[in-house]
Amino acid sequence: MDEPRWLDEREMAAWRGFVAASNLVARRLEHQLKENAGLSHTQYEILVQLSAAPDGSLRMTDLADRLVTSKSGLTYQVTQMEKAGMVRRRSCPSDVRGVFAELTDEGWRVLRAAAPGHVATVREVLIDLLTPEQLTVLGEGLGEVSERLRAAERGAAGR
Amino acid sequence: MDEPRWLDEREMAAWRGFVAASNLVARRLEHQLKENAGLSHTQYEILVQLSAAPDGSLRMTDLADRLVTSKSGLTYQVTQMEKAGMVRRRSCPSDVRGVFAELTDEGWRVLRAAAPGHVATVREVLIDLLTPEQLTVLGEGLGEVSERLRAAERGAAGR
DNA sequence: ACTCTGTCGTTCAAATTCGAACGAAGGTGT
DNA sequence: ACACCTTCGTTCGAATTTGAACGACAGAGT
Repeated sequence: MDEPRWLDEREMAAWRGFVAASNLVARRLEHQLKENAGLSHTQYEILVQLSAAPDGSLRMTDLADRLVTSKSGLTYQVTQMEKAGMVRRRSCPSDVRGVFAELTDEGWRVLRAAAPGHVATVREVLIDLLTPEQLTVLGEGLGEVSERLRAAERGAAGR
Repeated sequence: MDEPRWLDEREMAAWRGFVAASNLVARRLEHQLKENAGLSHTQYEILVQLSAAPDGSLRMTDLADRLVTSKSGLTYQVTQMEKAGMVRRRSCPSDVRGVFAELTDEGWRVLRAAAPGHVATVREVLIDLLTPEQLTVLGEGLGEVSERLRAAERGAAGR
């Protein structure tokens, strides 16, 4: 194995900051959502993704791709949310194997109730701690990172 | 409840990028470490933190604070790593309740073996995708975020 | 000395996550 | 029609994470 290119000070600071912030922000968010809305962050993200879809429903695989989770993990969460009445399964007309997850009225209600507190926390733990310039750079940089990693996953899987 | 201040386009982009990148990077890292070194990211971080400590050992609580994990989670991981021979528990002389986790020779060996591949992946999934200017902003911004959240945790817990 | 409060690390049950394997069905080429 | 390969969502077992409760001890105040 070749000599690895170790991280210099600047790179190390960026990496440590990224990892630490990831974990800390995730933890805070998890607590706030569980506390104020009885939801996990995963469940909240499911509500958000479904609410953003044209008719409030998405195919399971499609949904699993948008969240960053495994298919089996999504099956589990959707089952939980179905029990709670936030989501309903609907079979796909054009493909017998396919399953749609669809937002129920209760799901919409829960999402509307949870959103304000969630946004406030997002501001508190990240957005309002940064300057507009920092936000711009963050959005561009990490947006690019996300797209590349998503593309890499598709490239490796879809072969 | 007051009118929430929703996120504008710039803020939303930063938030979405941050969350997506967090999850995607975490997943990649987890796979690479498991594949090439048989370690979880948590375990790797334990090795790193211990190796950075003055005498290769840290108190359990201290270690749990540096990683972002619960005390019980750390107990579990240290037990696993102790079975694997990477770490050893040592009781604290000045405090009977206290327990030190200490890196063994095997632990050092595993860390040295895993480090190059880990750094290469860190470059591949984040560092090398960003410009030096972006890295600077990321380090400063997320470093500040981390410090604030750590301070908030201590403030809430240590009251 | 003695009580009171907080801290230390562990144990426990519950929840969540993942990957591999699975049955079923789609889609393609022959 | 027929194999062949892929995709779909689920099921299963194993691993991990968490918070609450616990027993043991430290430290401060009286």
